[in-house]
Amino acid sequence: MLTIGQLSRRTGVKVPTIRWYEQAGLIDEPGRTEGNQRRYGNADLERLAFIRHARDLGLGVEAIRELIELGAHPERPCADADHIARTHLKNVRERIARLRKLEKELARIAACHGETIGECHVLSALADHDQCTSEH
Amino acid sequence: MLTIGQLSRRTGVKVPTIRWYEQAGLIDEPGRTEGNQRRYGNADLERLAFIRHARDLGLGVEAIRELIELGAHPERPCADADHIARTHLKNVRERIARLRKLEKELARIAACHGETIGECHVLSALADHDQCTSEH
DNA sequence: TCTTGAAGCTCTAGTCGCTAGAGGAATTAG
DNA sequence: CTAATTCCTCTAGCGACTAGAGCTTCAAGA
Repeated sequence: MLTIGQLSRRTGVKVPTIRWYEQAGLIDEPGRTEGNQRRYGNADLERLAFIRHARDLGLGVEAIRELIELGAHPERPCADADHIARTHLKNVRERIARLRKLEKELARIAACHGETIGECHVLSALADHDQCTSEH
Repeated sequence: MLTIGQLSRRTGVKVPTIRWYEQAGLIDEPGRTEGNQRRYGNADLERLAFIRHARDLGLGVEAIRELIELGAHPERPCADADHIARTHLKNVRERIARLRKLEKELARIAACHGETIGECHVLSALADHDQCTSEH
């Protein structure tokens, strides 16, 4: 049996975050001691490691909730879980594409040759979208 | 003189967001009609366009506040504004690097060949960090 | 001049995924 | 038995808006 602090250390999820996951319904309410403290078992450890990993991969809480729900029904088609992962992959790729454009624009902007703000290229570039080389 | 709705249409910033910017101190409190409605001038239009553009480029409100503050003091060294832009560029590059790793990992995970959840690769990959090919 | 409907106003609360702090109770090592 | 540490609940805050309730003002047409 693990205390919440031990669970925290083993999974790398902070204590208040574990309690937050509980109240968000991502992990089951654990048993308690006589003194009302939470005690966790191995199933909780695994569940939390799963959540942690999925969060690290950038999945939202809602997506994780669905995956947990799916995991509880092994007879459902695999395509459902696959779909969630793929949707997320698509999101990530879109975010990368957007950030690449920003990177270009910023790299162009962040190279001022003036001396004082009055002649600063950065501010005028930010003021005037027309100076941009692509849409964003 | 523009109403808040006209200003919104011209800049692409939603009406409640304009009001929020005002209360966050990013734009000055505009004049009002007798009936207490906001009326904006060209300076407001330009300021808002500046904010919109900087937000589109992903700059945070705090950074924008600093840039506005800088813009009000044309004698200050240009390096200050340049620094803000460069710092942000660094952030963007780090985010891109992180997302690239996620993309790889997700692409590997999101390719299940099972039929039902029971044999689904996606869920087990998410449960087990050791299956990952790199840190994240 | 009157009416109508769009657009304006303020205020509060909600979003997401936590994080921080207050104030107190339980546990554990020495 | 004491002292240090960990635990408990509860509330509030972050960033950058967004949504809604309930009301007032404005502008155009009849």
